[in-house]
Amino acid sequence: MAPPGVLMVAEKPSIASSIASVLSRGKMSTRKGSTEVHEFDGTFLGFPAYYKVTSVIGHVFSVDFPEKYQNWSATDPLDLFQAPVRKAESNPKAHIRRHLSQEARGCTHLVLWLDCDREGENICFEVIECSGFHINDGKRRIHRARFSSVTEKDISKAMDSLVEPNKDEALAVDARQEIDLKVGVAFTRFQTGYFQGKYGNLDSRVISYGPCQTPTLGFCVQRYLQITTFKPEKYWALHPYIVMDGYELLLDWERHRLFDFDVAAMFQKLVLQDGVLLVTGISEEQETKGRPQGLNTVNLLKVSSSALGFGPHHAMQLAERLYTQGFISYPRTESTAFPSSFDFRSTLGELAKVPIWAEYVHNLLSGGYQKPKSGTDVGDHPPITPMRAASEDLIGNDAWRLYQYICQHFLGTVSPDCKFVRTKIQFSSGGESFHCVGKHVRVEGFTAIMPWLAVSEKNLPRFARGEKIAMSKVELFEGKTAPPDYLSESELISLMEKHGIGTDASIPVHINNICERNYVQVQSGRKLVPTPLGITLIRGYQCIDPDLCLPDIRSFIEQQIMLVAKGQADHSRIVLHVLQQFKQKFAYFVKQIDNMDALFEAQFSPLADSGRALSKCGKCLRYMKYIASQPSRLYCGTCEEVYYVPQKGTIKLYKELTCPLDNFELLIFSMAGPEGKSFPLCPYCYNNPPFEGIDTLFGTGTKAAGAASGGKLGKGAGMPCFLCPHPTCRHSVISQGVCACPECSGTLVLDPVSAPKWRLYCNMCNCMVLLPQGAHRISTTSERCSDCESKIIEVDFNKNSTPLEGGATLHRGCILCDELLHSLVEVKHGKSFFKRSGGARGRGGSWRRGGRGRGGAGKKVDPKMSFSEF
DNA sequence: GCAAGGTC
Repeated sequence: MAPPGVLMVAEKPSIASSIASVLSRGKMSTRKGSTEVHEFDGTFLGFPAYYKVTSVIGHVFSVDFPEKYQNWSATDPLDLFQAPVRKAESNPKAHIRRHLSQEARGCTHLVLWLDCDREGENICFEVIECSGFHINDGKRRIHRARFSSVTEKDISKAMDSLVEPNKDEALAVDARQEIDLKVGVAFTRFQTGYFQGKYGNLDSRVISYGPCQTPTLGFCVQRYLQITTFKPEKYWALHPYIVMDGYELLLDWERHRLFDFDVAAMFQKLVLQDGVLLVTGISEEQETKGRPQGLNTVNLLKVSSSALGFGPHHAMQLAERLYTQGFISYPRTESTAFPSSFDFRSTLGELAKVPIWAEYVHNLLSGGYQKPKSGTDVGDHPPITPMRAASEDLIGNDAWRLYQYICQHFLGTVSPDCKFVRTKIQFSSGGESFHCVGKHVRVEGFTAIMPWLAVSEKNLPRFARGEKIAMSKVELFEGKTAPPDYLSESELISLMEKHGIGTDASIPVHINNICERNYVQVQSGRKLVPTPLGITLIRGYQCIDPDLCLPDIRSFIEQQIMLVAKGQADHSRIVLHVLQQFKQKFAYFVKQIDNMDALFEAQFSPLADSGRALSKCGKCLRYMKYIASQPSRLYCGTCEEVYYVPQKGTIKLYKELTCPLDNFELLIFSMAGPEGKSFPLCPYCYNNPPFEGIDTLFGTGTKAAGAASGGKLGKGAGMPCFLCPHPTCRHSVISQGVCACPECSGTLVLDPVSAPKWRLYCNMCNCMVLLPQGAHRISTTSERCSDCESKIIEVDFNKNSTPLEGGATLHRGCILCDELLHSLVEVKHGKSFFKRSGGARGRGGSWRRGGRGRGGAGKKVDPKMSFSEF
């Protein structure tokens, strides 16, 4: 009988690989799957066993509303609070569920090696669900490995003390997911709909709200308000100078500064009358500036922003790459303490291979390096450390600068503390006290490798207690208090960490979000300056319900779900309770929205005053206004209707033609770039597709949208004319479609404004076909090819370049079956547009004529005609 | 078109 199978699952592929190599002592075989599977023989619970170690890639599932709640206009956001929620695979293409279910087959033990935090505990249960194991199943057992680092010692220890997964912690995460979803989506949909329907220049496609992102924005706006409401005040300070050993020394006043001129002037007079300074005290103290603790993510992000000029998002991308290339350890960690088993010597040995630190490392190794300071160990991952020697050539400039910092920080942690002597001399004159401070470094310590943290040397002349020194002058310095600067990104990260907003992995995402939503802008020195939109939003929350933008909103949720995690409260009761409170807040917010709107009115222009006239409304026959700022749309002031148009391109009136269905004037939309295709659309049909069964709408995130645009086109359930099956309109796909796309199930449509570089493009994918260039006119006809059913096109060649005999210019034919036309067309497709036909234009072996095509050939009304046997 | 949390 085969030994029992033991399936082990980690949170990410790298951990699975480490665990497998430890347990198999490097003797495993690895095969590819959705994620890698490492297999080996061993013993489990004292019996021979066959091991399979694999991983998920973070959460397997994410939570969302069912389909019927997805329509923004048909759902009242208030209903979302009671709506059911569904879990669906976060990344369906990765097929993690299938992978786990397949690998679990035949296994009698499941060992969960997910990260030892709340999220990891939640993923445990996702894995259990996918694998078909059940808690309390006597035959197929579930085990949880608790480990604090991926080292041989910790892995073996975890194997010897397997426990059960903690359902309460997992339920706490379920609770958070549901609360975040419902609160975030309800507020976001409501305020987006409300303000976007009223103002034309908000410049954000979506006006989002979230229990992390909004307090994050709140911090930036709070600082902005401190600056704008700041009232500078004059102050005065005494600045006595002495000249010693040939240079001038300024002394500090014990009172620092005073805000009353008369009083300050009086003190100046007293000191002037005295005229000399008496040395009243000399103190010398040995001071220590401690070496840093291990580097965690948040500190790396702060340094990246303030010293390297990298935004958190960019810094994490760089770190991620350094990690996957094996140059640094796992970059997402909260811990600053090293595990006791950490091998400092081998890390130092690796760093000795980097020429710029070779000498420093050798000195450390020979002189005895220090044990790092204790720090905090959250039990997730060790601090971020270098793993392998790198060079600038190997990893590129930005990554190198980050890597350098990580190395310097690591060397700092194992270097001696910096020691210096601080000398303070105290003086008195006219009853007032003054002092000056000198610093002398005795041991450079870690500051040698982190020179920006060095203590600056300040030498003082020698003084003797009781000595009287003449003043060279006593200034009455006049200053003005100054407002603080805008919040720096690094300060924001500190505030977020302090208030528990986001996690090491999500802090960069929240900062990125408030930038992308146009709530703040990053200015030079990585200062965060809120935009009018960001300021107005926060001021709005402040006047309706300040809780909505305070950091406490996150801690409230956190504290509630903690009760679930600790088993002190029931999951569904907590969710119900928290959502009830937020629902009340939401209802109040909706009721009071006028107060926020008053602020918007003062800052933004109404839709009716925005934009330029473009296209006549088919209902009232008056011109609508085109609002170019995102999301671009048309607004009919008479009907008070908004019509969204495709985003990120240019839009123009299309020859004053109108849609036969609704009388709206047609527009022509051109996508950006030299190869960007152009197509007509009716504003009404684009927003309200008139035909049922149009399942591949454009600009909705569906197949046609993604592929055809090569990117997101934004809002509006789009049906441009190239998807319209109207049987007689000359712009529909029935009239303009030529033949089936060779690449997908779409149709190649004539681009009506592509002259003189005439072309067809696919209405579903990126495929494009170049037609005879330089022709005066190319149009479709109502005839079809008798061989392949493609639409016959008519070409009016240029007189000077016509390929026709006798200088004739007019030619009709099928682009596939007509020899002349066929030789003049060329397929380009995808973003790379590589040529499919061999070499020169024409006669590519891949285009064959005749025969029956696939996809809809023969169906007379189906516009997808054959591109036979392509 | 929406949140926040994993990870790629």
